[in-house]
Amino acid sequence: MIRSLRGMNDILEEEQYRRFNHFHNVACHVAMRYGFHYIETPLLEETALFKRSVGESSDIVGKEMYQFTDKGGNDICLRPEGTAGVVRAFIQHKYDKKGGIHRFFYHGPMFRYERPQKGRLREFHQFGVESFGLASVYEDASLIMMVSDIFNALGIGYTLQLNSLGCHECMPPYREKLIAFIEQHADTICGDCQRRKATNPIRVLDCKNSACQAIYAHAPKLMDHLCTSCNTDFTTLTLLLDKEHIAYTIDTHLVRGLDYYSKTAFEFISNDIGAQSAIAGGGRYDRLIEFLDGKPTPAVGFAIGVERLLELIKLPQQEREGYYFGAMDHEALPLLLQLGQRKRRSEKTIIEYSAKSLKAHLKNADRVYARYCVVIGANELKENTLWVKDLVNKKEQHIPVDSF
RNA sequence: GUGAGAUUAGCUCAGCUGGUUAGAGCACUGGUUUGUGGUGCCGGGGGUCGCGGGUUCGAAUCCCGUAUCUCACCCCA
Repeated sequence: MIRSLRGMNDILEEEQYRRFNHFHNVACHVAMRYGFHYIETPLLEETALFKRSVGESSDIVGKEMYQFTDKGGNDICLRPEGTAGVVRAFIQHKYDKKGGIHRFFYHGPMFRYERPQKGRLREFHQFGVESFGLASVYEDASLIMMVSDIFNALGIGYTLQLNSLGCHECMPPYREKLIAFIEQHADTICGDCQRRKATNPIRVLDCKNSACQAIYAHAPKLMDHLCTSCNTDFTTLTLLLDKEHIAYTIDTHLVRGLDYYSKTAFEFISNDIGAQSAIAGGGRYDRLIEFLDGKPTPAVGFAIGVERLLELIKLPQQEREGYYFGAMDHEALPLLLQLGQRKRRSEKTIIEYSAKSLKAHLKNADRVYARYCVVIGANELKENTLWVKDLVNKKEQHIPVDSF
């Protein structure tokens, strides 16, 4: 038997589809209310795009991309995240030169060659937004409110963590200080952290090793080294969220895994879905557009991990819906299909194509969770009526075929 | 890439220290004497026990390998 690839799932159960659909409806709706437009970019892009945006030091680019050479000899890969493609499209279509504000949202599959576990698949879905042209921290705040709106509408609980990663003014000096600190403790930190020191020193702060955490509690904090502009923005952000009564905790150890983030970084966490607890993450990336040869443009965005969210969504209870049509005599079948077909134009209708007993039809109607069971038997055929039973209030009646 | 646990009917699982026709519940399907479901009764179909080797007179059961799933690390949404 041929199976789907590891970490790649089919969506075929009604329940799963309803969750997916419900999430998309809510998320797209909220995004449009915030003035965002839908954008769709290809699943395949040049590998260089991700190397330059996500960053070669990241695990995503380093070891998780589905990368291959196509028949034309091009080095391409399946997108591991959504931002790079949107930024590429933004620049390619010269929106950077047009100036002004441009806001986009997208959703679709992403691909990362990882070991699957709860809330982590090789083909997974993200919903994300990207906002270009606004340097104001008000936009950062708006995006956080937007995520909050989406989660509230879905009935999902979360905690919000905030941090500032600084900008190209204040980050580099801080990084030097941190490296110096790490070197002082080089003999006591874990092997992973030894490695991180060289590749991405900020990441050590995120280490889950408790011995390391005890050491990093005394590490220099970026929050204390922010430049005036970053500091003011971060304070403003917290005030704006306070006014909206959005609770947050400041986590000075929160870092983003992708190289392009600066200043505001945030992560929405759920405690109910296992170790992969980040259900949304985002932040500002003011320098990315110029890294990809665009005209310097401030930008901020976020992405939501759809699969991680789906099991948290509380769906409204499903109610009986539509019609079930059945006949008790073979001769009634053509009429049955004709009437059922007419009903299909306005209602969900299931038609049984073989004659069965009334009991069997009621059983079928119940199984397909229909609201009404319509049956044509010998009596109905003679009187030119339909027997209709409401499966909820159990009332039944005969309706003339002409007025049905 | 690392570690742990799992894999027996469509689903959830049982199967004792290897022993002969591999079970249950649910689901499916048929019937239930004259036309009433979700909640009665009786019957039926369905499994090369993940796959490949090995040990043995004999393997679902023991050993090795491999694939997949689950959870965790790593990483990230």
